[in-house]
Amino acid sequence: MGEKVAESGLYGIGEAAARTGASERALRYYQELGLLTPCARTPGGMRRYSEADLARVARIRELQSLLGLNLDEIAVVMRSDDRMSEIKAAYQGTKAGTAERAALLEESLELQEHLLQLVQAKKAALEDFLSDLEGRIARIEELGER
Amino acid sequence: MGEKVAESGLYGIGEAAARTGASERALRYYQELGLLTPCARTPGGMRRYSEADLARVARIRELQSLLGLNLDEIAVVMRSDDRMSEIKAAYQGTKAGTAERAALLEESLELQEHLLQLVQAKKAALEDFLSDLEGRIARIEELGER
DNA sequence: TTGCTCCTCACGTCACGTGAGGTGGC
DNA sequence: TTGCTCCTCACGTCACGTGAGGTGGC
Repeated sequence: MGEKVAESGLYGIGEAAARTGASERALRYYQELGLLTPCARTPGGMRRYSEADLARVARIRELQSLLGLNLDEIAVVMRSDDRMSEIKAAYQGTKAGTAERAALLEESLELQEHLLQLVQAKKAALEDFLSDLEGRIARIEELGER
Repeated sequence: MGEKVAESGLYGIGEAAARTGASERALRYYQELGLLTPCARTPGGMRRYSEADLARVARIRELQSLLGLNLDEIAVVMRSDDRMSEIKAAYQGTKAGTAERAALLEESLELQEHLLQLVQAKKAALEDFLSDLEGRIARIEELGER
């Protein structure tokens, strides 16, 4: 029940939407922007999403809702993530371009550290909001007791 | 320098925008929706914002960026906040409607506790994201060292 | 054949951004 | 009078929401 995986291990857009919390429209829009291309289509033209595609959607949504990035900024982060995967995959392959590789690593590191600054700022702001909120609740409870 | 307060203690829309980080357009839009009415206008029709108005803007922006509420939802929270201020102000006044007052307090308490759930969920998600991010950074640094 | 899911336009919406053209007060 | 800030339309934009009308596979 609620499992439409078939034996291919791939999901239709409806299941992909349900599993990620994104709407079908959102998934099509991400594709339109080149953020997320489903790994396959059926002969009839239907999109098929892999487990890796779903993880990509989850990443997009996190960057959106937790950090407040727009889709252009998210595209930059995703491209950097993809570069890192390439580098890791090519690591035991050809050793060509070690200087380029170092530059890409440096670039990626700076981006991730920029994200780190953002997350920490958000976290601090959230903690301030939280203690303020707890104070509000305490004061309401006081007013209720007398 | 950068201080356009005049002796009235009120701010023009430009200063209000600069101090809150909102755009002038956003301030006018909040007013259009009834979320924030500047406390006064000059005879010439220019908006004047008080310190309390600025605090209101800050509250709107926090509910937006930290909790991801939309402006309709924010209006509900603000109206609840306003009710609380009324109750506090009227507390040493007439004792009329103690039952109503209790109902309002209960309603407000539920809303704030709902916000609390939201904040705590956000905080947990942010902490997960943070540790994931730290892991990514560590792995990039490893790749760089060898 | 009947449902159900999926497809592609295409217009609507929310929260503003961005000029266009004009007024106001030091 | 000259700048600068502010005013009100009003159209544009981003990230989708929401039908309209049609196809596809169990």
